[in-house]
Amino acid sequence: MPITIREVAKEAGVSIAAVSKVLHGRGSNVRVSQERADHIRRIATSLNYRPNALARNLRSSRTHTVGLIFENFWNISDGPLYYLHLLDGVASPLFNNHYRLTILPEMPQRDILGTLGDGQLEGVIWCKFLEHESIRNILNECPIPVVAMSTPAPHEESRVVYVSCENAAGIELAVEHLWNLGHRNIAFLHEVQESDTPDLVARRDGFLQSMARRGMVHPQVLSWEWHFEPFHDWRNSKDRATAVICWSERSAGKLLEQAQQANLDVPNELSVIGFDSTQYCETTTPRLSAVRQPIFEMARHASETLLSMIRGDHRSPRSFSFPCSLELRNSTAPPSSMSRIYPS
Amino acid sequence: MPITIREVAKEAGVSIAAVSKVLHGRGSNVRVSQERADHIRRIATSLNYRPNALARNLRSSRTHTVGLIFENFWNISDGPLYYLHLLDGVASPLFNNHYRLTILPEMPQRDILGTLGDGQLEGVIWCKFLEHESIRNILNECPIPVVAMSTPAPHEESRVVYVSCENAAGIELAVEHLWNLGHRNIAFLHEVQESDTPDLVARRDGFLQSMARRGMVHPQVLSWEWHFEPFHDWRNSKDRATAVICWSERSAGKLLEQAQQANLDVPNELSVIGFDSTQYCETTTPRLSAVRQPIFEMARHASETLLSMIRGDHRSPRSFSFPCSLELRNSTAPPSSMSRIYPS
DNA sequence: CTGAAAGCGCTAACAG
DNA sequence: CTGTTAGCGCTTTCAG
Repeated sequence: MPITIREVAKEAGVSIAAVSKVLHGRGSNVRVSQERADHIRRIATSLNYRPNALARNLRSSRTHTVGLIFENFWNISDGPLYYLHLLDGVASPLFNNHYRLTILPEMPQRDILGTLGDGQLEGVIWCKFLEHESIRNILNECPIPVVAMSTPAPHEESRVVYVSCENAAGIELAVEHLWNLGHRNIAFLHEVQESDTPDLVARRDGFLQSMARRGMVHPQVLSWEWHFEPFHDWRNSKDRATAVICWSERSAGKLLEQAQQANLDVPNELSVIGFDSTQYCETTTPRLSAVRQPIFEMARHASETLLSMIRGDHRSPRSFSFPCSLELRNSTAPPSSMSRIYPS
Repeated sequence: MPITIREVAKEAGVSIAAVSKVLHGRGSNVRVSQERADHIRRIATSLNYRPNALARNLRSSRTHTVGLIFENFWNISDGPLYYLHLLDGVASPLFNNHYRLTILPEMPQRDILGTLGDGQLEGVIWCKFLEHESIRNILNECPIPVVAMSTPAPHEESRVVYVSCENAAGIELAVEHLWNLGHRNIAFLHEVQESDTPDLVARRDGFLQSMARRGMVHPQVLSWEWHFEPFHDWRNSKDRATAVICWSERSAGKLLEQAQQANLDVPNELSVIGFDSTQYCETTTPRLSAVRQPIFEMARHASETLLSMIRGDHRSPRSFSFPCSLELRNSTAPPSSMSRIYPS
């Protein structure tokens, strides 16, 4: 039904090569006179000719499209602001370079190489992917470049580039701050469901190390399922921590809510620190102090790196880890005398 | 470099037709014996064969991809939650039907039909597009179905389907509420920059009608540019409105901020109502009362409609307008006696 | 049951 | 300068 290059050629009385050259040609050996070129263009517009990208894609094996994989895309409005900054950061270099961004409908579990290598995507940004050796091996075979966001780089060599933040150093800032305030019994909190999330693992490990460095060998690690309302029992426990570092903003927010409901005064009776430090932290009561990771910049870097890999730039891009900072708001304070009754 | 169907055929000692049939064939007249089929499959996997989607797309003229167009995608983290619910709502039916979602890098201004009709997209959801006759005419020629979100349907027949909300009725709810509280001098507020946004236009018109119906013929319409800090002068004006209906949540939030800074008590000295009523309204001080439009449901409906159009379902889908409701929080109250000193 | 062959629309050698 | 031609990888008639 739609007009093809061939019909334009026939109508204009020239060869299809000439039409191709005039309409999309990136010039090399084919040459067309000005006159003919104009004529062809005229015919093309009069015929309402529109180039078919599908044919071009096949021919050139290029699509100018990059894929983005992350779980729960269908639920971002409930999720942390993390995803928004991620989207913004990823999109911006892409759009500037006239690339499209495609959101994949599902985590390709069964046939990763099949979906990533079917030619439709020139590269992929994969968020928080679970670092198993198996999947790493698979991705090493991947015909298109992939960059992993928010997954700490493994020690092994790998063709995938990792963009993450200095989780451990970020947590250290939080621990240091609390420690200097006088806290000794500091806990780390995360949801059970998230146990495998790469960032979480790195943060928990960082926490344990920071505490160990200060001589605290078995600090509390709270692995909660909000559903079971673990807060109440914890609150009444004898050796309750005086400060909690939460693996994410949302966990921290949840903790704040529970504390408020239970009339536990934050920050005076309990200090809380979150992770990410987006606008969300301004909306909690009290405003939430948090470790900040520069999500937007990370995402942009990931995206730019991917683009350069697609271009096949010589200098092979290396994985990169962004530094974090601590942004203090109103959720931390020295431990109260109440809490000091039960020192760790 | 990658293995093609042809190489599999050669290696297996069969025709490419047989391979095609076995590996992707949707069965019709080509028939392959069980034995041969197994053999082919074995060879294919051993050769690491991966079908090329580009060739398939060209052949079948299908991509299972839907496009989404909206301005400022690169800035959603700053934008209203509207966009999040939109993304969620649009994505969910798509993903359930194994469609991909592609975000277009830019508003196709120059060559709309060219970008929409190049075969890569099977359909498009276009958000808040400016309703000009010219663009409507163009879209009527569009080879793929398009549904417009958050743009009120025009009176003229059109091939594009419109999904919007009952803006005027929503505003009427707000006016009615304020009126019943005793407000007579009610203003409508929007940013100058947004003057052309379809939803805004509809809401402003609705406001004017609602007020006219109550005998108020020239209510204040505040067209502000925050940059110029119009709040201060307005606040001190003699005939200042006692209540403001804002075209969006964000405008309302901004107004709330300014009021707080200026020690103007909301709701006692000024009532404020926003539009959308997302989680954002819970985070303002005071919590913002707002007209709610069911964005997620609207987006889902838009997406489902688009899918059915792509399928070519017979019953031609009609434009649809969702009802709004009023969600009261803490930003409205009867006009204060102070304000009554200067009645309208 | 099986394979040969004709394209989908476009690009790029290559020969004139 | 210009046109002919051979595909990109896959699907699908159609004849055996």
